[in-house]
Amino acid sequence: MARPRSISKEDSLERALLLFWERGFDRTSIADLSEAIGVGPSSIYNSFGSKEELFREAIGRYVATYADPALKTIGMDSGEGPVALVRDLMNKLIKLYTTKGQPSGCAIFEAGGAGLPSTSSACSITNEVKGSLQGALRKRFEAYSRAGEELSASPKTLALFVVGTLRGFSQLACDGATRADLMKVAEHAAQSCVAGR
Amino acid sequence: MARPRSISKEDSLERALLLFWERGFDRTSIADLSEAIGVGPSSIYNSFGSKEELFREAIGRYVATYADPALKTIGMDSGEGPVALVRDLMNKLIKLYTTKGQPSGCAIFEAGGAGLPSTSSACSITNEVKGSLQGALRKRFEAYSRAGEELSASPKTLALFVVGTLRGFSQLACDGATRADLMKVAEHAAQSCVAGR
DNA sequence: ATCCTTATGGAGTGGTCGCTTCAAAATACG
DNA sequence: CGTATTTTGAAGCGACCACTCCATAAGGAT
Repeated sequence: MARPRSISKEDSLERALLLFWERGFDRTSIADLSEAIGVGPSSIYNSFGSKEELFREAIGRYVATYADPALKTIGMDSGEGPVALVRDLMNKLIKLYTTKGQPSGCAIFEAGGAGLPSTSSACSITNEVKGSLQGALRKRFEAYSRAGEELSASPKTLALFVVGTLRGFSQLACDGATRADLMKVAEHAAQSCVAGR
Repeated sequence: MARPRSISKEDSLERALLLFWERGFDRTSIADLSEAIGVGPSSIYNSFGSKEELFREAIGRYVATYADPALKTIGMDSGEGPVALVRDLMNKLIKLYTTKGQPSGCAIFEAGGAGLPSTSSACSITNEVKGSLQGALRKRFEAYSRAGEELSASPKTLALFVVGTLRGFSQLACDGATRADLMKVAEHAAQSCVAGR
């Protein structure tokens, strides 16, 4: 019983996400967002309350829509061992980071990288995702270790290694590294996770 | 036969570098720099011409003063093989990235990360350093390969792997990873560079 | 058709941005 | 001392920042 929105919240978030992903939080202005979404600043503030909250919800959409298919591979035991799991995870994310027609790199790693007040909710969501990624990897490596796999380092170290490598991939993708080159590096990194060979 | 500067150019660059390193190019304003250096904006522009040129020279100082000791290890053949070389390089840079009393992470990777117009001279200097790092690593791996070392991947792939890992280290350091944890990851990454084992 | 609720566009808030202008100040040289 | 040369501080430039106010538009409910 009121005037309807001129654009759905989901569509607004998708357009906002693409801008944040491409240019980062700092370098994306309300005017930019207003133009991309197709509504005035007042509508943005009416819908989301603040730039930070809009960012937070856009990142939520990124996780749910873009990243989750890749991240799910950590939770599912493919039964093919740690090398296959790490390779699969890395290749899926590399594809995400290097798909043409959308921004390069990882929206979480790059968009919030600098420019978010560490006290803000917008910063906390990116840290949550980073932390849960590392935690999930560690648990998976621990499970592999219990299952008798001979890992080449402790589960904690390997989890940090994989997260660090993925962050490197994101940055390299932003600098123009090709998908093929990154996948070769991923194969090497995956192989390195088990002992012997 | 003119009025002397109130602060030397080197001291100005050092103070500017610390700000850029800590907060990045975008989030460091002329007013911040003016206060840190202790002179007015007009003096900054009189000395350096633009914010970008000041950044460029500050990064030059970073390379010469902070990063070069570590990067030199790539050029010198220690005679102890690729694992020792990669470990040495990584450990030296991890130390740089995690030294208390100075900003975390790598000034080149983080400060220019976002916010530099890709046409600017300030952007080109960081790309130069990144490119020369990768090129030097590749040449070193090629030399090892020619010398009979059995590498676990092509020199090109290994060079990209090491650069990517280092960029990951920088980001992890910015997020608070400890020096000890990163060094464990570095040991793993170094070991992975040769075949067998 | 009237009322109620919500979204909208446009104008405008104070603040900060990179950068400039300019007269005064500080030195070396005659 | 005077003069040439360069740096300095202070004030200010237009542009953009995140954000707000408000009258109006656009619907459903009655």
